[in-house]
Amino acid sequence: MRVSRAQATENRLKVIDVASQLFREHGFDGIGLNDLMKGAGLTQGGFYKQFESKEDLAAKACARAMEHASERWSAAASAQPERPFDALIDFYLSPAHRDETAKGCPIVALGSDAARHGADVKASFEPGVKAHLDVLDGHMAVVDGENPRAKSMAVLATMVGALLLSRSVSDKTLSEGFLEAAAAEIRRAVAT
Amino acid sequence: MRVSRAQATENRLKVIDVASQLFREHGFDGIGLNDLMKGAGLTQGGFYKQFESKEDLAAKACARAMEHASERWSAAASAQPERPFDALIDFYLSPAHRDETAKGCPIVALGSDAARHGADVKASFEPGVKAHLDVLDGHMAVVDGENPRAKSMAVLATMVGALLLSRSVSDKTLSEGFLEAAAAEIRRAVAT
DNA sequence: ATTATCTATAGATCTATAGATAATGC
DNA sequence: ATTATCTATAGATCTATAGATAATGC
Repeated sequence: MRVSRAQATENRLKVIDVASQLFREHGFDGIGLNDLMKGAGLTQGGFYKQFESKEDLAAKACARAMEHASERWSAAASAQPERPFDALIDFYLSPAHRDETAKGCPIVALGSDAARHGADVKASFEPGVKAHLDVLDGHMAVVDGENPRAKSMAVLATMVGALLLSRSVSDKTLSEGFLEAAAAEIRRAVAT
Repeated sequence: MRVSRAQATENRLKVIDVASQLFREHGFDGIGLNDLMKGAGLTQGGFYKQFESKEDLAAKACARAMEHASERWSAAASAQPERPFDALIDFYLSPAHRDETAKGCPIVALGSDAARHGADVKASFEPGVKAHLDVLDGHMAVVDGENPRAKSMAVLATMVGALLLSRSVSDKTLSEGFLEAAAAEIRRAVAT
């Protein structure tokens, strides 16, 4: 039954990884410890030897989801250094992203859950949000030596809102309309 | 124990109203039937004589929240017909709105929950979203005879995203930064 | 007589804990 | 000997149902 220390560490990471996906898919209150542990190939009994509480796992899973998201966001922008916003738009405001909640943006999937939950979860959210903004800042054209942060915040808000809206309606035309309208507006906003 | 038919109808509406607030505050899975009925001054046992299931109440509560929100949204814009966007910004992108989840925008509070839930909930969401867009359309300056709908979608996305982001971080400066940045960007976007 | 609401409860599921089991690591 | 994971279970809570109670409405 006991496994090597290296395997134990790997298992712990697996639980966090699986939880980061299942929480995004079902919400913090929409999935239980039994299913979370089963998803990692373990049984429920071991949970409290690995984590302090479900809330503790929520915070760690949230942080992990955010790290992944920030990396993906940064990579997308860097992949096309001459058209970073087009690259971000293509990946973030796509029907594929809309349809893949479990692996998609945690801000949209868990934002309102995070707002309701404790300080730990929120604290694990914040660095990821800032990392997203830093990437935008780095690609924003600077006019009049002005700080680009405000513009970055508006761009991120537009993207996040469009994805949330596109997921919350069933009319496909309306759903894709939000993605396309946001894309057009962002292109206009960041044009030099 | 039995009450008049008028009172019974009122009680049923009270349950829906209370649920529309408690769901926004705690999420669909964050509050049980016991607390929902208690919030309306009733006991849990009567629930299934009033509603088919918890999901049924979720759909009805969602629809109710959306009706209220659309009315408030429309009223804000109409109150200042010469500066409708300033009026919408003042009310929607305010710290007061951010701090009042239970009575605030259901798109932000329940959007990701709605995305996860059944067709009934989504169907109750959609008309409200469209009503929000219609109000924006009506106040949008028409350029080149172009359809204003795309611009309305982008404006709504920016507002929704900014409120969601402002609720999901604990840093107050960052939180209000999202509200202000979105306000500035929207003013720029709708300027003729 | 009808019916709106109540009390009581079934059965499932949820978080959390206790202690057994068996493989690692000294 | 230590410890990572397992089985088993406690106790709370959740959705849903059954049947009692008492006031309305015919």
